[in-house]
Amino acid sequence: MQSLPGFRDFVPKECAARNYIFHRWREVARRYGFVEWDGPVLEPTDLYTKKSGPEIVTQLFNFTDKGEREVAMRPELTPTLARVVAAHEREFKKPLKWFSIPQCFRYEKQQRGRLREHYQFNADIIGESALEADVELIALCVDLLRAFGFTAEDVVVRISDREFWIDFLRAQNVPEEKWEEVLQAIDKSEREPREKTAARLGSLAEPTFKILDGTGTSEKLEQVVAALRNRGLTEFVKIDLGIVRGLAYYSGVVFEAFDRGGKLRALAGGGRYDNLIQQLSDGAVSLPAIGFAMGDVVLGELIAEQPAAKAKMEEAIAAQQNLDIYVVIAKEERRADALAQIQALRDRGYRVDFPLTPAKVGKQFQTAEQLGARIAILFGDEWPQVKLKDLRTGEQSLLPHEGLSARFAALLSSPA
RNA sequence: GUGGCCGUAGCUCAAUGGUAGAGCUCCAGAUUGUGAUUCUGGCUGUUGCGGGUUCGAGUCCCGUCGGCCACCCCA
Repeated sequence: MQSLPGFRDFVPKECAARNYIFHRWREVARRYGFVEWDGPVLEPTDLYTKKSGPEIVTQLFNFTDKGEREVAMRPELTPTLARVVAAHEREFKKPLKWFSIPQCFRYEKQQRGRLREHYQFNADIIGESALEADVELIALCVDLLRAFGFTAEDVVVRISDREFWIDFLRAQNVPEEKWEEVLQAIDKSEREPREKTAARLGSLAEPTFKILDGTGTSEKLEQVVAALRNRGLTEFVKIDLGIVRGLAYYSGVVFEAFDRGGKLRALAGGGRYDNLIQQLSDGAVSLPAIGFAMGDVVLGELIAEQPAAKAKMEEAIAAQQNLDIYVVIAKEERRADALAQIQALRDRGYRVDFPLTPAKVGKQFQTAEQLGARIAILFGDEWPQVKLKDLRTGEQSLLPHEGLSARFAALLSSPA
């Protein structure tokens, strides 16, 4: 039996990598004053069709439950967020700064960087229409990437504005029902031959390419960049009007993060969606909002490919997993005494392990080494003394078994 | 969902249509209770699965499942 296509097993190594990513996400989000929330993994299918139309069902992990309800594994968190915010809107002071790390699902053929299941960091600012919110969120996105050890050499956040294009379409007298089609064409323009895009755009091709080829910008985007300059983050961002994003509900600033090498899929993406909460709450609540998401799969791939980021992760994982103490039981008749000491040390919060069954001393030291223990305590003929060995220096000393904790505090607090 | 390429040990990969192998990992040893290196020995395969062609298939053909890539879609 193997796992279902597009689903992952997390053996300890992968689980540690995943948790490292989660830890960094949480750390940086809290640094920015965001609070964590979550919602159900399973939602009524309607929640998604309402926002995206019936075609979305082909992309969903959906089924009929035993109560004849049409349900779907969440493909994203934003509809749930809109529902929750609409329901509890009056309970919170605005603006809301919320983040979450949901596992999301999609029924699609998998490829590299795109599975049927992934974890997706989401951050949203709700109830603030000022551009400062856009800047704060883009800064968060940059700082999340920095937290993994990436520099402006490794990643870039490309920032655009849908409002710019809407103004453009109005100026060109394009009927509103064609806007979405044009935006889609612009979104695809980078990935397909120019002739194909030109065919999609028709008479709009010339003015559109002029904007995309030139240093297209807007006053709003310049303000965003200026504000990021105050934070010292401009080298990570670039105004790029070719970014439109596929979703129809984006209403203002949109942005996407990529690896500079351009080998991977987008690391993160988001934008302003000022009308979505109103739409999803059937008009009950209207709040401006901006949010973005960063997935764990592509991010993990980039970390693995970037030596500095990889080293940083491995160091963090080692610090998290290493043992403080490995107890070597050299004489089985000391096992009971060793277990008493092990329990006492664990009660004090030390990470302690020992051989569950009799084993040769050499093997026990090897295990201690492999588990990353700082200190070995040997229980054997020296009793009632025990032998202490610092596994980094090889230094050994003999101590009475009583009252060892003070000694450990000193040993373990010394720099690695 | 469509098309192309691929599928051999836990991992990375060999094997002209003719007896399925190597390295790494893992496990066990190398005279009494100390981590590395080294040395010795050992384990694991219905060659993804099912059919077919052939005296004979890991190898050729068909199907299926899985993976990768490009579309589609992108939350």
